[in-house]
Amino acid sequence: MDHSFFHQQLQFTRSFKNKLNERLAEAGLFHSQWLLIYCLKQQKAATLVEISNYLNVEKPTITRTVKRLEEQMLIEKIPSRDKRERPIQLTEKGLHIYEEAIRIVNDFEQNLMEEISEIDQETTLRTIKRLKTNLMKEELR
Amino acid sequence: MDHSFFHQQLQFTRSFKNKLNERLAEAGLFHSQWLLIYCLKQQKAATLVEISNYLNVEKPTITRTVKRLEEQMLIEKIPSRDKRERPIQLTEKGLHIYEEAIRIVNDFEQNLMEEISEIDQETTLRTIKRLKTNLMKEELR
DNA sequence: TACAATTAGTTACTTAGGTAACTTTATTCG
DNA sequence: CGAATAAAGTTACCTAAGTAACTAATTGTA
Repeated sequence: MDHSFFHQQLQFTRSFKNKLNERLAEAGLFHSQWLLIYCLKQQKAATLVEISNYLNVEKPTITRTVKRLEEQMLIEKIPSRDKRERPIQLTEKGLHIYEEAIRIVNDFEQNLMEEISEIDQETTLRTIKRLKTNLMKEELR
Repeated sequence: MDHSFFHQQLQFTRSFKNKLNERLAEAGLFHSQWLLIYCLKQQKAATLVEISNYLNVEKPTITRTVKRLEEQMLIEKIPSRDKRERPIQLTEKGLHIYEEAIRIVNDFEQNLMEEISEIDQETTLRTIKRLKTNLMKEELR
């Protein structure tokens, strides 16, 4: 059995995050913070659980990231009828940083995709998604 | 621009590591420890720097993992002419755990690959490798 | 040969993610 | 209605990986 497939996969994502972190430093963000900001931009406002589901990351991780973004005044709490949940949204400053970061990320990802054909991109994406569903099955064994 | 490609990629590797960790718990290993044991099995013996290069992981990370594997008596130091370096190798116990773990990992990876064609696997691996080289170029910008 | 530069490894500190156990608030149902 | 259950967040603690700065040993070189 050849393990290089998954090994390459893991190595790539590790490097990807590192390099993107370097770029995002310009906007004062880490990759994980960017993901949360991106998520809020798509959804306008969201609770921690909604974000957790969207990003597929556990709640405590979201709690920590939210705390930091709040300290940087990039997000703010909004009132809620249900006192258990604490919905948040981007502040003006947060929206501004989003605009800065989206340019960095788009540029970064476009450069990475250089000279990789549409077809290969599609095949790869389809394969990854298939691997993900196979992982879910794995859960039940 | 569609960000889902890289997003899917990151989510997959995160889930992959989590699930594999669950499986490897049976052998008393974490994924990172498994990687190091696998590396030592391929190379017989190696220094931290050699392992670091092989796995493409920074030295301090290797130091920590080595320390834990030593505590579990799965690896041992061997003498070296150069007093700076500390080559290590698998112990008998380590070799035994390797045999147990390789079965778990092979089974896990095979199940994941279920119903994914050879051609798609090849295309995906080629694309990932291409993305990695594009990342390296990115370094120099 | 003596001193500068390099190399191997470690330590301290950071972000990122996970699980388990907890509190507080809502909801369900006997 | 009131007790049990469920849901949203948080806290504490774990592994993993990174950078920066350090020590000790070895090489290179003036």
